Amino acid sequence: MSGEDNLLKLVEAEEPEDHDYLLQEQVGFILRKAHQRHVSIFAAHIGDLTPPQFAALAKLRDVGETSQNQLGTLIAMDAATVKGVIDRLKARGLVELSKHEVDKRRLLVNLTPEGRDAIERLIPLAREITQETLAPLSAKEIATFTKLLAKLA
Amino acid sequence: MSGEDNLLKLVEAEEPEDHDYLLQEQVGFILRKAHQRHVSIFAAHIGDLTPPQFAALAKLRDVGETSQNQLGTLIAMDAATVKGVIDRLKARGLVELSKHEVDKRRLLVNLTPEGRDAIERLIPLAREITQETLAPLSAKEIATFTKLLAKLA
DNA sequence: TTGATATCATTTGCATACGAATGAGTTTCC
DNA sequence: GGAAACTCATTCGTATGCAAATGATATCAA
Repeated sequence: MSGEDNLLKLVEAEEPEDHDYLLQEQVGFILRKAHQRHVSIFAAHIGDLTPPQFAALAKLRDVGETSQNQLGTLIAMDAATVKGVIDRLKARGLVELSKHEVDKRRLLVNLTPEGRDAIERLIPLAREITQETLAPLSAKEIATFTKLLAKLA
Repeated sequence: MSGEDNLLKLVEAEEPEDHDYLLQEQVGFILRKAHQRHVSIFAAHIGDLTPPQFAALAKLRDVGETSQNQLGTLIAMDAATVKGVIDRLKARGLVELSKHEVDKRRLLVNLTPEGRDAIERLIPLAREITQETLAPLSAKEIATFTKLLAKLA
């Protein structure tokens, strides 16, 4: 069979290196690429806000006023990262900060009216982003994929 | 039916906000968390190299000497990003740079002997990283997930 | 009550990640 | 042959992302 012959030729070709470790097949590498693709789709739909900034606004809409740290926990950002995100949202007038009356360590974050308007306006676009990200999959595949991805996250 | 009554109560409860957009359910958000988890697992196994740095070394092992840009394409990094990664690998003596004789625009990158030793030594650890990342899934689920993830990436 | 411990926030330092602009070299094509 | 278009690399600016160190405040427990 010439097919097998060709296979042998390929395997034995050139250098004696065994490339049985293939970067393109490792979850971490594919995960990074899938994430990149999603961020790119996000940017195409929502140009003036990053995914983390959007996440902060969306979560504040869900839970209302919270401490900066607590918000970070809810959107999976460490303290240093969430600070930068909130600083930039505050500079744009989308969130406002205040000190917790009782626990003086806490910095409370809340949506401004502009922030609330923004997130309500953006949510329909976010639905499109999710759809476009999942567009390569069928409805059944989407259900399966989402379930398995959630297990990994 | 008390089930329906409870449902109505939930829907009508408190504030008139409809939170039918749930951040935690959006692919982008879960993708970001899954990626974070993988990076964390990677760091626990390979502390002195980042996933992008590892990817660069692993790909150089596969393809041998290439231009910096071409390498970037192979590991999904834009020109600006790959430059930083290669700079740091060069500073540590894991790769070496040279000018392309014919096309003077190109900067050729290759593994040094130290770089080759390093990547050969790290590949077994990388296999463990892949395994641990996928540990929450069964063998069948891993096959399904990997296939679907690849479609998205 | 006070001393150890824990939590919240900030800062610094380093490493991706990417858009945009720039400069140098190469290819295309008329 | 030469101008236009393209490619490779670098630089700048901005935005995550995280470890580690620090300071302020709170909580717990002896």
